[in-house]
Amino acid sequence: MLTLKQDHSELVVLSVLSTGPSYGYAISKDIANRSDGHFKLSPSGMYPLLTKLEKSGLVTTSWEEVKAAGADPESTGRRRKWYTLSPKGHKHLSRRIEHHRQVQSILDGFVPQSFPDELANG
Amino acid sequence: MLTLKQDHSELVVLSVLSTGPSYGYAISKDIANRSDGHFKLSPSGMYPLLTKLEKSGLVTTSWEEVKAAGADPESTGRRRKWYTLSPKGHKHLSRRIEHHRQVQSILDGFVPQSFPDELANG
DNA sequence: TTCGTATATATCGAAACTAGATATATATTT
DNA sequence: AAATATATATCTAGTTTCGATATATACGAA
Repeated sequence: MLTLKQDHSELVVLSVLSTGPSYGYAISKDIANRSDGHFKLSPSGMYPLLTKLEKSGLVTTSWEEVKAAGADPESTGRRRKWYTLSPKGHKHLSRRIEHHRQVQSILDGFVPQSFPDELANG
Repeated sequence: MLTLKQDHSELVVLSVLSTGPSYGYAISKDIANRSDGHFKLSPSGMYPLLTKLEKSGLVTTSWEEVKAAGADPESTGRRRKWYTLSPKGHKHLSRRIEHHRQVQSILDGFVPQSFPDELANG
């Protein structure tokens, strides 16, 4: 299991939202599924991040009442908070991707391409 | 200027040390130069990191007294602390590179390859 | 000879981040 | 009826971050 740092979490969440609106639980499942279980974003990582994105205007939100088919009409039902990437968020993601690629590229200049571990044994 | 996160700092510092022993100041200059000034690792990032690497046995250290040519023989001279990648550090770096590549690869599955910012304008 | 810059290592502290645990509540499946 | 899945959210202790600060020597230029 590869735990995501916040920087990467934000990049991944924004990327997921760039394909369409979603909500916390679905995003976390999406991340787990699309990474074959390698990436995980727990509730304590997800919700503060989504709140931060909302506060900074990168996403807009709306509540959906998810009522079961045979549910008591008086019941509150389950609430689902949808997150939609705003135009500002779109631009932000664009810059973030560019930044990400640049870091990657420079990093590749330092990390040895081939690194024989065998040298260390003996 | 792209500030390095600790995770990346460690990867870069270990990578630099994999080409031969060095010391704090030289490593920080190396990082700045080899990244065309894009990466920077400040003293407050560098020394705690090096101390951590030393404590965990990934590097070994030795002090060098750098005395000036015409310096007072009684003077302490400038001290330089050399860091050498240990066999354990070599193995650690090897695993870290592998991990880095894996994260990169999974991340690429989320981040849109092409992301036209123009869509956001209008 | 003195002044500014470069070399060199190191800590401090406030703020931000991390991650497991916990809390709450509804829906579905067995 | 119980277990599991869906769904959002906070708490808290520990860790990380990063600019600012501290200390001292060496070198080059004026």
